[in-house]
Amino acid sequence: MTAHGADVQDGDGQAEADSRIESKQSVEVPAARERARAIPEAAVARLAVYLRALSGLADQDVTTVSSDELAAAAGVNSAKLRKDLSYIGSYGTRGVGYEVSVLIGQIERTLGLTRKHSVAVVGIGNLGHALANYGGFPSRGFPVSALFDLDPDLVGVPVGGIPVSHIDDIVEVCTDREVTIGVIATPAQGAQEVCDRLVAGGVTCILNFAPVVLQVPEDVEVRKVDLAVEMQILSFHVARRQQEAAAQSDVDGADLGPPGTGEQVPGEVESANRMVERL
Amino acid sequence: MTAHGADVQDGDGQAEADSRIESKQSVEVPAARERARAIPEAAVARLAVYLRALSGLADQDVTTVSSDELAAAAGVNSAKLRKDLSYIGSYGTRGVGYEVSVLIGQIERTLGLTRKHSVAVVGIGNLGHALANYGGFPSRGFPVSALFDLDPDLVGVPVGGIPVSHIDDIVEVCTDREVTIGVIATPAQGAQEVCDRLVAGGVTCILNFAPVVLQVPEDVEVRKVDLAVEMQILSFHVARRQQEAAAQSDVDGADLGPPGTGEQVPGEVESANRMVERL
DNA sequence: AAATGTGAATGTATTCACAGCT
DNA sequence: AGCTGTGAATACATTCACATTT
Repeated sequence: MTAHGADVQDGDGQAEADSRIESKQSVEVPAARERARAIPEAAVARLAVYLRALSGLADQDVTTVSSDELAAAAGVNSAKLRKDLSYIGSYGTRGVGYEVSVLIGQIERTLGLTRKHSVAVVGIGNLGHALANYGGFPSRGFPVSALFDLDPDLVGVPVGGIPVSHIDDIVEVCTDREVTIGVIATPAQGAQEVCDRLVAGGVTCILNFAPVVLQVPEDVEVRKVDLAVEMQILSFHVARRQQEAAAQSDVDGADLGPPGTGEQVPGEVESANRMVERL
Repeated sequence: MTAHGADVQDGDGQAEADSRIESKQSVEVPAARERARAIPEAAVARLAVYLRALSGLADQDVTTVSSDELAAAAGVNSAKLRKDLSYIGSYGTRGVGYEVSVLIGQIERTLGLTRKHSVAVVGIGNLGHALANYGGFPSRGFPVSALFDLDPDLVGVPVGGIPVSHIDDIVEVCTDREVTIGVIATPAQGAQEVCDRLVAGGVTCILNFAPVVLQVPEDVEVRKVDLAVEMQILSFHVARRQQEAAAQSDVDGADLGPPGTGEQVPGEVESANRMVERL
């Protein structure tokens, strides 16, 4: 990630909790429609990006697209794009390209977007509000169906149309509303406890904004978005660039003013870094 | 990715915009203190995670830690941790472990956290508010020194102590306040324009929450955090798990009720997915 | 005895480059 | 002629396993 990734993550990227799946041991399964496992994690992340690019094209009534065009729109190179698409099947036409609508359908199928995934957001602070009001969630496929906080003043208050429940009711409410994805937007302290309750409530996928490493059973998928980490990665790149610039001016001319780019005043030094606050 | 990346970005992860750095061509540089380049992107992301774990230990007045302990706290295995740390130097003591304060100092140095990085947030919607109020930013090293929006009703209003400026003034204000990191929290449409202005204002690192692939000069580092992508990756894992469960129950007994875990009501199908709204 | 630091081995991801289809 | 789909080649990342140091 870079991109990470910031992912985020993780990406590097972002996805740290790399749940290595056991199974596969005995029966060597009939492999009926068993291609899902074959898709590399990194490719899955990009499929989502391609999907967005394709939706944009569909909106402009583009019906056909080549790997070069789509790759440009998604910000990757075309070989990678073609390989990624090859993991989900062969839906292109040689000499022509891909039909936009077909590709959209196939990626949606692969990503499991042909069913709804109820989302619960825990921690209705600044970020929780932002998430609860996020138009992109419910617009297609990810209806926010529960909100939780521990503040009694918040409980019962509707945010983005959904009344906030108390975190003591996580298990019950999540089971009830068949929540599959939990979003943790609490401060660090509460996060593990919240996570445990979500899992107890049947949630198998968690998006974690809290700056903690969550402990979960191996059948639960966690993705982490960590602002502090993202900022620090960027900081590293600033520092690297400065070193480069310095090294470079060492090499050529040692004394002459530096040419245009890269100038940066050092600024005062300060130690210790703890970005463990709440969002 | 988680990270992530990534991944983050990519993230995995998060880190998509993987700017491959040229240079290295001619002089075979004296390599004075040129170890910065050697650190793999994935390791950089984890250093930030170790740093947080170490800060936690320091708060508990732990002075020494072994790779096993620190690895557990950071959620990675100890071999990986040791290799990551080896990229920044040898600061451990065989038979003993690492001194917490030394490691914190060295990681901070490596990540460039010994100087301040002024941050500008563009787009003061729900997310922008959350970011502007984020205690973790200014607490150490990342002072938010500028906010921007295009809404005239917002301009001049202080958010988290900083008055909002108009996006027309990005170049001027960023140059003036020596902003090094720009955070884009605008809707998709405005993002590229905003990005261009940030770059013109001397910003070399960008954290992008808008669902677009930004075009930037190669000396600008972009990390992307994409909610929609994260959700869709989780959706993929839900789908995969279901397939697994289905395949598994095919294998053993075909007709018997499934054992405890993994039950999930299919829910109705719906097509098309476009999560391009604003946060 | 305990734990680091690191070459070598393995595993994963990206890129190349071209055969094969339309 | 153009563009996909994919093996083979390369690059990158993780893990192993052990010599080395305290």
